[in-house]
Amino acid sequence: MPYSADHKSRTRKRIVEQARILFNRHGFSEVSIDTIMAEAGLTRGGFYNHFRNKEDLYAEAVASFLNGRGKTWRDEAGVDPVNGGPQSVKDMIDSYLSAEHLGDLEGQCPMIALPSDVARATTQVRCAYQSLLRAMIWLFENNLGDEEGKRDKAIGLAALCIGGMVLSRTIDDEDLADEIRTVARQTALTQVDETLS
Amino acid sequence: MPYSADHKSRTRKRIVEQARILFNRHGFSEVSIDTIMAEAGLTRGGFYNHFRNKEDLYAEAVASFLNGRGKTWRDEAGVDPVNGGPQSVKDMIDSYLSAEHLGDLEGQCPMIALPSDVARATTQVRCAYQSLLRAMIWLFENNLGDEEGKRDKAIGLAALCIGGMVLSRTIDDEDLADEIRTVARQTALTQVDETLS
DNA sequence: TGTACATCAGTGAACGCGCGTTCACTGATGTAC
DNA sequence: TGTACATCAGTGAACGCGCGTTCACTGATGTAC
Repeated sequence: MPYSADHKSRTRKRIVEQARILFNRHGFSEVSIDTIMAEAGLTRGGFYNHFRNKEDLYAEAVASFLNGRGKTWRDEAGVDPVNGGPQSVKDMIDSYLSAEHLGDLEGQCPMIALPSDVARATTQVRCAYQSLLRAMIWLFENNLGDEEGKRDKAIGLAALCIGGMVLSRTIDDEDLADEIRTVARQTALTQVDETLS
Repeated sequence: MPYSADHKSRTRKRIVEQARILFNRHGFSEVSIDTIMAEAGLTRGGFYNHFRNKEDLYAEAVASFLNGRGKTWRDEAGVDPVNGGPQSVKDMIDSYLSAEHLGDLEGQCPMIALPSDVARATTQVRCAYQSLLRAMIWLFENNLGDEEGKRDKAIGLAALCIGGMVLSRTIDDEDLADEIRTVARQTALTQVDETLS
């Protein structure tokens, strides 16, 4: 067996990571396999040793967010006696709707960076996107106490947070973008507070 | 002067209309000038008699929504003694978050169909998108009575409605998509009601 | 410990294709007489 | 009223380019002896 046991899987991870960054910034069509491989320190031909085609990599790249920054959010806000509860949801909302997150075009949540891109991609890619959304809803739902209607509240919060960020990311006027992001954040935080009372 | 006075402008409108439909369904990169011109009953060469380049047409196509279905919403919900007020906002939300609107891939609001596409386009295109958003916020804001905070409520409603639709449009699971759309609609309608009391 | 070998991750030239854009030309039509 | 003409919307071949994918080859490395 040439090369160490995990050599290939490490290379593969490097490709997925660079793909996630490039797709996030430029969108699916605007990024070439050449560029991704070059960023990963490889040449184009090797791509097909790792992936069946470009769409397969796209799906993996979207899904990989859950192992990066997404994992941090999930871990910090996990449903446990120490970290769980509405306060962790509020922290997460605060972070998700922050100026830093909006400006981090390479590292931000793909739900913000790629919605209409993904909507026209393969089932595989859309399922990857869906898993991110389910994770967010799950996180909200399981930290909003026991009252009825918490799932609806979780879904409403997700739509508000992602919608606010998508709009802020898309428009050109920075002041309006900031206003939308800030209002969405404040509205979401207030809604979580209402859950408590 | 060969051809009638409005011959060229009618041709141009036909191109913009077909472009709006095709971009909405397939996204910017996936639609070729050839296809658009063919759908308009023309050949590719004539394109540059009407537009400087593909991005210019994109901006016009996005903006043109305000003269089509968007205009209907604006007219119906205009701020006047007959049609205005919270009820017209509720009608509009009901329509915006309907299954029909979600399924109408060619005719739906470009804010839902094209967010991440537009986010990476030229300033011109982003401004066109922005004008749609401003129109929606304006419509909400001016129909929510006189109380303070109505602008924030309008922005929150816009983020919720567009966010809910973008997510429903993107994911693969139809049941979850329906749940998100329905919850977003109910949440938005309730928020308008709270404005009244 | 040292060497020959087999494996397979990685290389880079090549293929076919479609795209945005240009440009010399055509021909339908309104106008001048 | 009829005809010649000028205009310019529309045509379609051509250009240059970059892309996704394929494939015969290379060479670094773990293993067998």
